[in-house]
Amino acid sequence: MWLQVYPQSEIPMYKQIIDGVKAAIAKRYLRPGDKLPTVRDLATQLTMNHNTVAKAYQELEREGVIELVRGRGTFVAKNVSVPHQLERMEALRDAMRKIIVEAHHLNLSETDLLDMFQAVLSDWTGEQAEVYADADEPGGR
Amino acid sequence: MWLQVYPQSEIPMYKQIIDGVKAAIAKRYLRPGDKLPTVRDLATQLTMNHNTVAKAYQELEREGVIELVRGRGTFVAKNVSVPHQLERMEALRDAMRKIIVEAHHLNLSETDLLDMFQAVLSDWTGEQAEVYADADEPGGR
Amino acid sequence: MWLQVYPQSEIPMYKQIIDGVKAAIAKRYLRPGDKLPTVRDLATQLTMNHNTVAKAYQELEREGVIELVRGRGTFVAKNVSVPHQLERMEALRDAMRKIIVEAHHLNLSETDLLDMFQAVLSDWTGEQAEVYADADEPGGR
Amino acid sequence: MWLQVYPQSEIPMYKQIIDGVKAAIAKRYLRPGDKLPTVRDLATQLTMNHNTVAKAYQELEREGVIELVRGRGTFVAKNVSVPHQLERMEALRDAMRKIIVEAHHLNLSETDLLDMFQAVLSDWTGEQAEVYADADEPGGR
DNA sequence: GTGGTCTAGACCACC
DNA sequence: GTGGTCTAGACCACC
Repeated sequence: MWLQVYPQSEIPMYKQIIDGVKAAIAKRYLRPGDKLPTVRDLATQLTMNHNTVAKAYQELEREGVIELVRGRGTFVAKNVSVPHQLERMEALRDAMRKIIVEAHHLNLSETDLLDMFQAVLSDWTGEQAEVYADADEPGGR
Repeated sequence: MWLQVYPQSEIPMYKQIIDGVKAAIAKRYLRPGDKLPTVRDLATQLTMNHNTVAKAYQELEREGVIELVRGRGTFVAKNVSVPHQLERMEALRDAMRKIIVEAHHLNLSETDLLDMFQAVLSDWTGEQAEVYADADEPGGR
Repeated sequence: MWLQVYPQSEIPMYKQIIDGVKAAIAKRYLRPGDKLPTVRDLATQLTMNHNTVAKAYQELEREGVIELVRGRGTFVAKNVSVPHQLERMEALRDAMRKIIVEAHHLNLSETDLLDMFQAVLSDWTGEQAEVYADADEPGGR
Repeated sequence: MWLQVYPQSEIPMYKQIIDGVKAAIAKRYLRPGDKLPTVRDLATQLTMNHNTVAKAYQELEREGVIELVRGRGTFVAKNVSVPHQLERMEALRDAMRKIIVEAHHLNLSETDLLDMFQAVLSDWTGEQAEVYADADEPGGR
């Protein structure tokens, strides 16, 4: 399953779904135009209520990540116009500042932190490459 | 005031205090051994309930960032050991992964992202240097 | 094609058809007595289920906009009487009130709003005039 | 009660709440900084489930109309920065076009339509003036 | 006391 | 079959 949700986490389940779908798209496991599971199927797979999945899907649609088509299903959005681009860039910087502060408290030097970030990034890119290869190879996925 | 709290933010106020204190320490505005305002003073300054400040201080102590000394007050810890080092490193990596996913959805390339991170980091280091200078100059702060 | 339908819109497709047919009549692209495409033809052109088109046609007939003649086809009504005149006038006023409230939230003054309404109205009348001219010219569709 | 909701309407109740709150603000019955009823109080008053009110309030907050302050309550927003200004202006024009088409089908002339719009607008402004007077007079409201 | 999340289950509009 | 809305009621975090 490409989506893991932990009910006992302090992050609400519907937010975990949002993050998980975004991550799956970023890793190209889901691609523009792909069909997502129906609200009720995903709810069954994750053993949760369908309202929780619906809430996540509605938020994802509001953010322009997916499209809900009445009576047909849910699809990864094709148009990549990004709403609230500027706010989101600023939020990204904010998240980076929090990381920097935490790194300081863990006694990491600037170099340590940059190395760590690059390591996480190339791990991530590596995983993404695998998925990409899987999906492209003959008979893949 | 070195600490700003926004009641209408979606981030709980006690967490804003925690983040703010950590940032102040990381920027060396507060240094090991410095005395923090009392719970009630800080609550008055921030116009909030003292229970909220108390909760933040308790959490900061639990993380080893500050020390509550009965009858004397609250002080920035002289950091000997960092508790939960491994969990916190993993949480740091997790936060980085979230940033990477969000950067992808904003159509940033890997290079863009690395540049951005370095820019935020050197801005931050710049600010820190200023504070450091301020604090060192005679009659500083 | 004089009728555009967006499946991913939040407005149901059958309502988009209703609105589109009404707009085409108001703009005199379709005139009293004109034949409309059959349910199945229109469904094919718009790549949708014929039940959806049928539902739109039934509603349009109920409103007295078109006439279904068994075995002959569907025609734009030669409007003799408008059913539900009073309810529809009241619904019109309601729609106007919603516009007024939204205009307020967009910080538009009364004058701005009236100007905007007049501008939209004369744009619309302008388009209508063009269609009218097209339809009248020799060989004109 | 300044807010009426009709359960049997085809408009979902949570949307009726959204429209009602916006109308109350536009009519200055509710003013920036005013406290709204709590989620649960309003639900009781309207004899509906608190989740329905919560959904409406969350949407209103997302639109920047109100502010939800944790543990304290819900308030009419003070900052009037309007998000999605351009889209909302375009949606307004769209709503106007629908009105124009419907007016045509009701055999209203352009002049009739403009008169009607102005009449609705001045009625509305009249009501607003009354509320305004009520709220300002000594011991008012 | 305040809003937020979630479930189990119902009913509905649309395709 | 698809998503959307709503209820009754539980539990939770925050202030």
